[in-house]
Amino acid sequence: MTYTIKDVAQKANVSTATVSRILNDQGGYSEKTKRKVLNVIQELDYYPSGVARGLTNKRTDTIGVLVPNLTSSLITEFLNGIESVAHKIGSSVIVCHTESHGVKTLKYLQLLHEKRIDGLILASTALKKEYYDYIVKMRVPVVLLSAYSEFPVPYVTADDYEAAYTGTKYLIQKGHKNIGMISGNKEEWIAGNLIPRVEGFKRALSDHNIPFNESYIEYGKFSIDDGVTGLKILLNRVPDLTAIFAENDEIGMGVLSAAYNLGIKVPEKLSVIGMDDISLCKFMSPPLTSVSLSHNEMAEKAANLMFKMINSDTEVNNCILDHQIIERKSVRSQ
Amino acid sequence: MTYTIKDVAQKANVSTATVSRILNDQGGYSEKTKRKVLNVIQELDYYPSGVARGLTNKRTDTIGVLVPNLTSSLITEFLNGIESVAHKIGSSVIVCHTESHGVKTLKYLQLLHEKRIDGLILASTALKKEYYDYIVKMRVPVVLLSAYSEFPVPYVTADDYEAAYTGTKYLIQKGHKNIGMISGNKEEWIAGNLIPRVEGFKRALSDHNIPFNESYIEYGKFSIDDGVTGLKILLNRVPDLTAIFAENDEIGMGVLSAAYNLGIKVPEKLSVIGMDDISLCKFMSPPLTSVSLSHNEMAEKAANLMFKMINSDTEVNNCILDHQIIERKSVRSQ
DNA sequence: CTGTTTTACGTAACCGGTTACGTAAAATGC
DNA sequence: GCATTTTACGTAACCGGTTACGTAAAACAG
Repeated sequence: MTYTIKDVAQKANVSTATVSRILNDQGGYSEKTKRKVLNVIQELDYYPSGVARGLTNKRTDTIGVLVPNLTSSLITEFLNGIESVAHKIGSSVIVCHTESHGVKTLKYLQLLHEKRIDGLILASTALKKEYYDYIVKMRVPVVLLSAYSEFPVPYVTADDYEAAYTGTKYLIQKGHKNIGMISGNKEEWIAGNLIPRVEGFKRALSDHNIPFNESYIEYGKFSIDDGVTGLKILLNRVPDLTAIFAENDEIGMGVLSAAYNLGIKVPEKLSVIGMDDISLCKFMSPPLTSVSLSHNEMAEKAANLMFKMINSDTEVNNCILDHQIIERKSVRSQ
Repeated sequence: MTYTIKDVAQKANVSTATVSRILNDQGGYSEKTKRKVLNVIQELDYYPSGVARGLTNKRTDTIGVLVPNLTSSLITEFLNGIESVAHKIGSSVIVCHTESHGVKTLKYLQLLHEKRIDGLILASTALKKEYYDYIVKMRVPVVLLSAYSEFPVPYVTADDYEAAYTGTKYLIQKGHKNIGMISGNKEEWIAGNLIPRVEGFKRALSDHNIPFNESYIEYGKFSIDDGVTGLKILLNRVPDLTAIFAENDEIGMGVLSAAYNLGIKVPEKLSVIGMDDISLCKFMSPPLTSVSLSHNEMAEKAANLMFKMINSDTEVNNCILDHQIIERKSVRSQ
């Protein structure tokens, strides 16, 4: 039995309305009663129930974050950024680990709907139609983080196409001609079935007159493991590769790892570049060169956008952030 | 305006009580009305409010998880495990990033209290008295994950002392005599001011008649960065070290990274062993040998324990899990 | 065909807050 | 001094569910 506002009111000889007003700094009470009530609150060690408050206020000060993966550093760095701004604003965040699984995702959306969250962030998640349909039913501000969509949902992301183009071009300018790519899951990108990072890669090659062949790309998922198996398969298929463009840093880390175990020196024998520039990159051996997509900024921006929508109910602009090569030690000139 | 149970009741020509009974499978209604109500529910696309439900049921199906750090892989693996069992049970998890910060932690506890969470897990957090005091006020099941306490709070953890002993002994048996240790934050372990992992390290040395000197230990925090600065400082102080015992894998990764950049070959010139066996270890160059503390099991066990307490209100036993050396490539025989 | 038990509901109070509205007392104007 | 405005509250309805209790109808027993 914790105390309720009634207990406080009774003990202070006032009405619950007055207590409520004092709790919310709404004025309409004298200094004297305020002190009296505050004393009782302290004495009873009373804390108002957020649940009850949520019922009337229609605001739970809670947001949901859908992530495809909790073991990816990129994602947890996103989570970190989101949590940080949420906390500043006084909101809590519920993490939902969807594993990129459709049914699980929908179940989570339903759960969050029932919990009456104030807003929702989808991190690195392709917005399928069924998700979108559900979300409009929820009538809750949503923003996509590191994803974009043709549905009218605001997103903050990098220009994956451009960033991949830049990364590939960097490799080319270093003199590489035989460049393989290890990409994430094909099926993840239903929309338009063009994978931006893959397209950027291809375009950079063709713009520099480097012949391209589908066998230069290996598709896996997004994890480190996919980097290691990816490298093995790729090298098997086309042995004279001098550089690998990894679709993200986790894959890049996997490539580094596989290369080490295969006795292939990086960057002497093989150059590798990743994308995202997660914080682990600089601690790799060798430190992994990467295309930074300013994802720290991204997460905070997405969160701020969402809270802006929650608080003002205004439409909001999409946001595309810059990218930039962070040179470290995993690429050398050919 | 989303629909409420009243809308459903009205449209189906029954009372809200009946709808509620049907929603909760409580019996006391005919098949016919059940179908009728279910139809209306589907038609209106009604979802009951978890907030309202929480108010009467005094159960929010939400738990809180306090983590000191969201960028540590160990912690996110914990989070992963907890989220997984919570989801199975139908609970949501609110992440609270305390940054090991006392005031922030208390603020979070208060927030979780107001949110009326059903249970709480403190991951890798030393249970200070002030936290404990607050927690007893909350009257909510709590379990410590990868931490222990003298206060009567159930914990699930490894035996850090023993594990460190085992890890150090392993190094000794490989012929190392000049072993340095890089440890986490001294101040984190207020309780008894003995750091279990440090004590285990010292004890292993003395049991094997290896002279010990405080200068062999460097204290930092728990991050990769502390591993890199730690190694530099340590090597400066005592240059003839042949092995490093890292208090956790992140520090171990930092050591690997620093060694690489310093041109010190691991394991040829320097052996390093970490602790926790996070999933990144095996992808390092070289793959990092580590003392596994079965932390996957740990997280799930902690979560299960907490839910058991929530559901049955019974006392519950502490749990100390095994450890085991996972040999990889970062240690060689001297 | 009664009398009793069971079934299938409805009514209304309750969970713990917020708030629109009403009013007595205090403050202000003249 | 009285009329008017302002202040400081209290009352009660409401948010959206759950549930104890009551009861008419149905099922069953004999």
